[in-house]
Amino acid sequence: MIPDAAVRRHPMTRTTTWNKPFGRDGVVFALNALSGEGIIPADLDFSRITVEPPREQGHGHVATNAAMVLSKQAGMKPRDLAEHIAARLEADPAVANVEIAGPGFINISLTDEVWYRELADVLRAGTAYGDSTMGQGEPANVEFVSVNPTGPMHAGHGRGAVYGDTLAALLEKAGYAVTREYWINDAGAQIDTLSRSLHLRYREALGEDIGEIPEGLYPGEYLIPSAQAIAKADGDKWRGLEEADWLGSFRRFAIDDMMTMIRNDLKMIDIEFDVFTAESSIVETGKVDAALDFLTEKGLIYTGVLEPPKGKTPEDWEPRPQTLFKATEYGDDVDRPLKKSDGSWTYFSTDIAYHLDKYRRGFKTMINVWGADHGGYVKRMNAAVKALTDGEGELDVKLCQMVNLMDGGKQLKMSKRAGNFVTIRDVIDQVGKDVFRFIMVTRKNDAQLDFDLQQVTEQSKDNPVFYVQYAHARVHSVLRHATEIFGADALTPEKLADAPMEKLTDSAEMAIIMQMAGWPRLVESAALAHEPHRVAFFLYDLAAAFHGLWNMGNDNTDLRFIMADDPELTRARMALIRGVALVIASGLNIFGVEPKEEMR
RNA sequence: GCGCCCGUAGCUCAGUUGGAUAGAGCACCAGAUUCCUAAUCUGGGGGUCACAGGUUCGAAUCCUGUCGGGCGCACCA
Repeated sequence: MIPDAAVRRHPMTRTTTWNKPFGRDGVVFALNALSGEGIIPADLDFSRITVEPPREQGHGHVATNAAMVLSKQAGMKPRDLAEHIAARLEADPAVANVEIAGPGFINISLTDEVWYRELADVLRAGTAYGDSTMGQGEPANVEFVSVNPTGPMHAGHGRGAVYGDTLAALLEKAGYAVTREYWINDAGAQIDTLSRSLHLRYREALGEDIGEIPEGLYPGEYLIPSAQAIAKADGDKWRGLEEADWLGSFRRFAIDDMMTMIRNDLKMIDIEFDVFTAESSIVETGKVDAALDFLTEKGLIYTGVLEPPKGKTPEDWEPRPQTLFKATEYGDDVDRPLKKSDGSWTYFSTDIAYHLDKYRRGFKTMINVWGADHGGYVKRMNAAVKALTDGEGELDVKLCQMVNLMDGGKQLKMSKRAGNFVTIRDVIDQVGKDVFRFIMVTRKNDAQLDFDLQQVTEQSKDNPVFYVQYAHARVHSVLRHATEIFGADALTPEKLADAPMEKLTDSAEMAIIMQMAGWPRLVESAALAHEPHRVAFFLYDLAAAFHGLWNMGNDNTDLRFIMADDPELTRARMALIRGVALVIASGLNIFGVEPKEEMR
């Protein structure tokens, strides 16, 4: 890896610009030195410079494209510029070796000390390792789940729920001030249907024979407990009345009970919200009128007639004048209606008001997690946010694809109509919270996800949850074992952070330190991209590296973690694997998955 | 017909937001292994990154078009 001579040439006591192995500081420092000497111009644009681990081993620990990116600005050939930068970098005590390669890449190898120091940092930081200040405390709003309160959550909803909650946690780790928000659609016609369904169940609870549930009402049995509760509390006081006299009350009953049910479902997977915003409250406080007045003042609302969609004209299509928002001015394909034919607001209108409300509450960064079937709605919402915030607000709509629920390779058919859909509760009861949460973020949000109830509970390599948790548990098993031999005092967190890391000389050991050192970088890039699945892959890879190291001890007893006759070496190795466990725990914390210390 | 998402090894998917020779897990093939610290391990084959152009030092990644798959398409939420 790195020759010993290099280590001795740059003792750790010397100051260095490489505070973090994968930081840009060292390269920027070298560039500033060059401009100070007049070799390159002073005010170059460094923004496109990257300092990152190269894909290929043998290209050093970190590579920078600085010479290629700056060559035009500096008026030098990439390779010539690279020579200058390389010479500067070689003077950095943290740098062991510099090479110029290809069109002008600068490949840098850092001294072992840099990596040892990073491992010590991991041990001192604990699971806070990887915490970033990138977000600078900026408020970010993550709106997710937002299931209509018309029934229990089914398994598919769970994906958006976990995705949103995990993304929120990831953003928190990256330094944003995150608000988790639930939008309750309690103002639409669906709720009337729910209310009527509940009333029917109520009559049933009073002893009436209601027969089949009529078409158009919700047939699910989840309304029965609510109905019975009303019957018990109020007797038959709602029975003989006109619909107008009970509809509103039953709406409230129904929404309250459904939301309680949904909250309980979410609690099963440890999801809690900071804010619930009800559509009805937005309407009743006049925010819809206010938002649309605002758009009217900007000249973005007019009355017009839309073209029918080509190729697929609805049968009852009739051209009629509508109140429209000029969505086309902000990138949408057509202007969008704000009022229904009966004069009431469309869902889009209340959503406009809602997003203006969010923005005025201080959220420039807004993330909405929706089901993929709402994809057709994204453009208009983006257009609305742009119009409402003069381009200041940033809305990112993340669409979650379907979950393909399976059992032993066989697909489970779900039909909401037939009432036999699998609820989130059923699945959690079967596989547990941790498995559910982890698996739900093992795929990109916009890719379909297979969820096999049998496979995810297997205790084997095929099961990523097990594989990662097992690595963590295995570390703790070894630590327990080592404690029996050397005593707890020898292995305190402080002792491990001060362990003689220089005893870690095997290339596999060094490689795993470097892998851990990539964690802060990964947190930032995953947060920036709003892609928590990257965390899952990182953890899987780290676990694999650790299991690999373990297995090396099978063939070569010198590489076992516990060396009973060498307390110092053992201490260094305990530091190493403790570091692995901490990084894994740090990642699992984002997922809301418990890092187990024993698998039993 | 239009819009959005997707197309990477036989299968399921990664790919550090434009970097160097495109990776992993299953499956397949060939070896090792009944020991130890805990749920086997090591190696190998396998690719025109759907296709065709373009942008530049450099493209799986960005732009355009074609083909194929999913979702959506006035007033539902």
